[in-house]
Amino acid sequence: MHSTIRVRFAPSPTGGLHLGGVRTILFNYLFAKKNGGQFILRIEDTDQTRYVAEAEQYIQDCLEWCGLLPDESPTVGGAYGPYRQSERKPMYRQYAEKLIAQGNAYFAFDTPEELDTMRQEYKTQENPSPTYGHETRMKMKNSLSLAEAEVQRLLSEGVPYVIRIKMPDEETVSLNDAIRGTVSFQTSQVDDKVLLKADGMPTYHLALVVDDYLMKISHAFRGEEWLSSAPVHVLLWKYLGWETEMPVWAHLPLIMGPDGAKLSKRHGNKYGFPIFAMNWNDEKKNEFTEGFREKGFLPQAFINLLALLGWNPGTEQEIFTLEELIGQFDLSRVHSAGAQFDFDKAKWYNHEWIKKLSATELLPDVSLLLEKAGILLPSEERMVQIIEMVKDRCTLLSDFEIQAGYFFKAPQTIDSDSLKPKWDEKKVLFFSELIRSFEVNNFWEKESLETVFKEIAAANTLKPGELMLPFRVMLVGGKFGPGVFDIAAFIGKEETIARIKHTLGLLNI
RNA sequence: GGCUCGUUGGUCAAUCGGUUAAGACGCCUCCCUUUCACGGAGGAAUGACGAGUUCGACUCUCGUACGGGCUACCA
Repeated sequence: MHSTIRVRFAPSPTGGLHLGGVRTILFNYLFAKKNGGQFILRIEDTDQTRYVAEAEQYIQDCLEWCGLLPDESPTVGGAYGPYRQSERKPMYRQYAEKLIAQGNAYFAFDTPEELDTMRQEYKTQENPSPTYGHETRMKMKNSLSLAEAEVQRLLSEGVPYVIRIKMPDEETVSLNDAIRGTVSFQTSQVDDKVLLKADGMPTYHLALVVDDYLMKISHAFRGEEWLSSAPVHVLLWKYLGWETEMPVWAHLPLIMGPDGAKLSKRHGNKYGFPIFAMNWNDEKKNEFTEGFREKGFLPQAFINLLALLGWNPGTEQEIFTLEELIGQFDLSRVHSAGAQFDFDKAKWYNHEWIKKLSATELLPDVSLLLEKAGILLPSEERMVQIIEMVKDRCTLLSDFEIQAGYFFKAPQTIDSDSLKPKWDEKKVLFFSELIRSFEVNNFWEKESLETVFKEIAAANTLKPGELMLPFRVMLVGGKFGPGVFDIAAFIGKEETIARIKHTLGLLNI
């Protein structure tokens, strides 16, 4: 039995980190923290040809942004390091060979072409995808079908080979899944998975078991897409003699796209929402994928929405901090059915978080965003005031650019079309008079502006209501934003007058 | 095709045999607001189908249908 709880996630550094990945990390993390255990990150770079250092860095950046930092550094290594699989390469072979010695695995010399041929040859209507397993293995080139001497010859000649697990003919392999209960498989239906590749690197199947054992992993949570290869892993634990230390398994429900299929990059492109935690630039494929962070999501909201996809506390609470999630997370409340991702709801979470956070807490993110938009920032004090005025109107962080932009510079476009239908000479007169009055106004604050505005309106026998919308459009460029007098008071006398004059000019033409 | 997991409103979902089947997102109506939001009140909308067990089934069992996943020297 394991004395301490250790959970791990093993991302493959070949692409971005998508929703499903972060959600799996999150659940691992929550479970570990809730139970006083450790969360480990292992870099699953079993395929060296696809290993990319930037991708590894990217994963770490994502976790840092989300606040889900592992307890032991995957790059530096921890108690059971190294944690990068390529650096562990020498450790795997002995176990594969042990399995061969025990008769649980065998050498296979088939070339990729021969495998292709086999798949073509045995392909039938009833069986469109034949596998390398108990039905076919004796017809292939391996140490089970070949004579001992022939095997030795191939080996000594250095003919490339892989090591495959030998699935028993008729056995039932059951595993106890913490979410699904007992799941059973007939070994005859499972194929002889490759354990050690021709280049000497282990496949996920071998690496997973060896690493989890060596690193004393007590609980293994992963996506449901792994359920069908679970019997291979269970058998490996058994054959290697580590059965008593096998971790507790849990296969997490999949996150689906709007069409009901497993969420993928394709969905993001098709429906226009992010799939990855952060921007991911795949230079090899020349593909760029926008991330939740850059789309304007707060990490708190991102974590929050992910946690509620496939899990819920059974109460009506929907907004959670990471700490609250840790406190309330319970594996038994994780669903077994997949959950469709709904971008509208995701935005709602972000909106809630923007409202929940104080202007001061929002300040760094908003400042950075506005600076990137080329805005020269005022004092922090003024920034906080601005954020306070507009934050309830922002669903995404990026909304601050439009919602607060007019505080820094005159609107680029004025929605004068919405004004034209009701625009007349009386209103022109009113605004001209307003300008004159503002020019001599020494008390530039909200209340006096409103008083002056209403007095002049009354003098011109106009209703203030008819004039406030034009005034607003002049100041912000459209029909949105906080109170007009708040805005006027904030941007100051000269700027207010300039904006009125500018729009008056536009409407004259 | 085989194996396997699943199925409560459009979506996320509560219910762990007895409820008028919660709540949230989205949608609609109204109030608040001389803008847009926020906020408040309300509305439409759900147990895939068929058997069985039971006094009673959304809940348990079986079957059917439908959907997902896997079926690589990728993870």
